Amino acid sequence: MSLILLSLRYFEEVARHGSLRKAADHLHVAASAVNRQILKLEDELGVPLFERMPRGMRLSPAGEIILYQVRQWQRDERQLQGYLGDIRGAGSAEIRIATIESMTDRVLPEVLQRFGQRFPRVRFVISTGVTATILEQVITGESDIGICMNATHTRKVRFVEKVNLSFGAVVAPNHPLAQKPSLKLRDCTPFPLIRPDTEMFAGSTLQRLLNTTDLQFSTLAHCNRILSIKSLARSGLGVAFLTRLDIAREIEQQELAFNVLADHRQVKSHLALCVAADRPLPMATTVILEQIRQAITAVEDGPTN
Amino acid sequence: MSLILLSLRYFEEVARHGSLRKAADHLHVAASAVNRQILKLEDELGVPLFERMPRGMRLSPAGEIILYQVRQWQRDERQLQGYLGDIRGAGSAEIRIATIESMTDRVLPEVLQRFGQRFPRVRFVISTGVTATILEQVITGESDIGICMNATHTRKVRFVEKVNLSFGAVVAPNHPLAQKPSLKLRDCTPFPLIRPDTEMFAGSTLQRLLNTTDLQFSTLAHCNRILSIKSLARSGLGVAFLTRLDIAREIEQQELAFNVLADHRQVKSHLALCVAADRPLPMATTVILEQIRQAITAVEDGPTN
DNA sequence: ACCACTGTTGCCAAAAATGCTACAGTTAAA
DNA sequence: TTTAACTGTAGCATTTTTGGCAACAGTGGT
Repeated sequence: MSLILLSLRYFEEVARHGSLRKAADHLHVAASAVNRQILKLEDELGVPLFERMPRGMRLSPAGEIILYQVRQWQRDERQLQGYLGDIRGAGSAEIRIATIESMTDRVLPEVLQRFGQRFPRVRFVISTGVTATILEQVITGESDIGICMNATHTRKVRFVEKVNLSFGAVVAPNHPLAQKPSLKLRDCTPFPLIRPDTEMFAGSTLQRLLNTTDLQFSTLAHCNRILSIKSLARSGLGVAFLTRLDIAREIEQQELAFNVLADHRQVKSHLALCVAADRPLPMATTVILEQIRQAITAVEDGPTN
Repeated sequence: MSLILLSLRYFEEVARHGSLRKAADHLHVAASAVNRQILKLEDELGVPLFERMPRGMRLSPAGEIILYQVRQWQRDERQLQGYLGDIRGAGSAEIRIATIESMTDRVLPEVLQRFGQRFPRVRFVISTGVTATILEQVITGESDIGICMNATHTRKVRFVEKVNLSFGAVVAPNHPLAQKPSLKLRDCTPFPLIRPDTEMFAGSTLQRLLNTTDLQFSTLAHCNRILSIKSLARSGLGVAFLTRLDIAREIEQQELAFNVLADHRQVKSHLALCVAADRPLPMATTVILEQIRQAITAVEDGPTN
C-alpha cells in the first residue's frame, strides 16, 4: 500500500540503480513494465527524465529535480504512516535510526530487543554513518532519530540529550596499562598508538589534544573502522583511545580493558541524541527515544555488575 | 496529467465539498467511482477518513492529517510543474498571486496584460484577501507571490520590495478639499469621515494617527469594502483617507480627487511585495515579480500624464 | 564473432477503474 | 404522512490500464 504514484516509485528505483532491469528486480516486476511507466511519465511531463547511456540510465537535469521531490514525498508518506499507526491504535510503525557505528554493537541492540518484546509490531531500520550524514538524514526526514558524536548545534535539529563520554586507554587485559590507577596521557607514551581516521573523531577534544600535545607518540596504525582498532588493541600490540561506548561489549566479556584518562584537561567526546526540530513525533518514536536516552546516559557508568 | 494518486485527488475534492456527488461533479466522473476510491483508500490505510453524516461526509481526525499532507503535495506538484516549464522551454507556467483588493483594480491588470502579450502560455490565478491570509498563502506555497499592506517581518517570507504609500484625502472632484494646496489633517475636520474597517487598515500609521489625534471627526460610515468607500466619496457626502493605489483608476478618469496629506508626521502605509523565503523561483515567476515591482514603485508617482 | 549487458516494442492476459442503474437511508417541505 | 430531494453504497457490464513474456536493436568488452 502506497500513497505515491506507481510510476514515481518506479522512477525512484531506476534513478537509484541507474538501470531498468536492476530496478525491476528490486521491484519484483518485469523490466518492460518499469520501462513503460518511465516512458509514460516522460511523455506526460513533456521532459526527458533520463539520458539513455549504453550502460544504463543517467538522470537528466529535470530528473534530478523530480527525484528530489519524489524522495521528499516518500519521507512525507513514511511520517504520515507513523501518525496513522497512532490513530488506529495498532501500535505499528517503522522507525528509522541513523547512528554511529559504535551504538550498533551493544547499546542499541539491547534497547531495541527490550522494546521489541513489548511492541512487536514496530519495525526498525538502522543505518550507520558519520555525524554529518546522520544530521542530514534527520533534517531531511530520511531518519527519525539520529545518534552522533560531536554534533555542532543546528536550528533544524532538536537535541534530546547530550552526554559526555570520557576517553580512556583501551588495551588487552594483561597489558601493563590495564590496572594502573589514575592513568594519564603521558603514561602511554612508551606504547605505540592505534589511531582512528580523522573523519571518525572530527571535533572531539581527544583529536585536538593529540594534535597539540608535546608528548611524543609512535603510531602503530591508522584505522577507519573501530572493529580494526579493537582487534589491534586485543592483540596487545598497542594502545588505543576510545570511549566506553565503543567497547561496551568487550568490557563486559573482559576481552579488553578500559582505563579512563585522568588528565586535568577533560578528554571527552560528546554523544548527542537528536530528532528533527519542526516535526512532531509519532507515539512509538517518542517512546523509543526515551529508552535510548536512558541507555546512553547509563553508558558512562559502565555495565551493571 | 497529475503526479498525485487518483484516490488522493478524489479525497481532496470530497473533503473540500463535503459530499461525494458534488466532488464527482467537479471531477467529471461518476459518484460511485469517487466513492469506491475513498472506500479503497480507507481500507488500505486501515483508518476511516470521513464520518458519514446524513448530509454528507465530514473529515475524521485521520482525514484531517491526510488532507493537510495531500494539499502540501499538490502545492509541491504545482511548484514542480513550474520548474519543468522552465526546462522544456515552453514558457508555460501557472503563477498564483495573493493580493489585496486594491491591486486588482488597476495596477495588477495592467501588468498582467502586458506580460500576457509577451508570454501567452503563462496562466495566472489571482486571489484576494487581507494581509494575514496573504502571508499564510505565500508561506505554505499556495500562492507564489504575495502583495499585502503593513506586513510584519517574518523569516519565512522574503520581501522583494516595500514602498511607502502616502495617505491623502479622497473626495469628489468638485469638493472644497480637492484643490487645496498643502492639505493637512485638521483641514478635514469640517467634513464627515468615511472610515474603513479596522481589519483593512490594521497596522497603518493612519489608523494609529486617527486613534490618537485630538482632532474631532464626525463619522459618516464604516465600510468593509474599498468599493463602498469610493462610492460614498464620489457622491460628495464626505472625505475618505486612502492611498493612490486604492483609487488609481478613479484618479485617471477624474472621478475622484486625491490630495496628499502634508502633515509633518508621515501618514503612510507600506505596501509589500513578497515571495516564500526558502523556495527558488521558476523563471516566469521572477520575471513577473520584477514587473510588479516596477509597477508598485511607480504608483506613488501618480499616473503617467 | 561472440557474449553480456543495455533499453524498447508487440502481443495477450490479468487487473483496475468507470458508468450506469438501483437501493437504503435521512431530511425537509407539502 | 406523504413526497421529493438529498445522501452514500453495491452489482454488473464495459473500458482502460498495467503486467508478463518473448523478441529485437544497440553497445562494450573479450
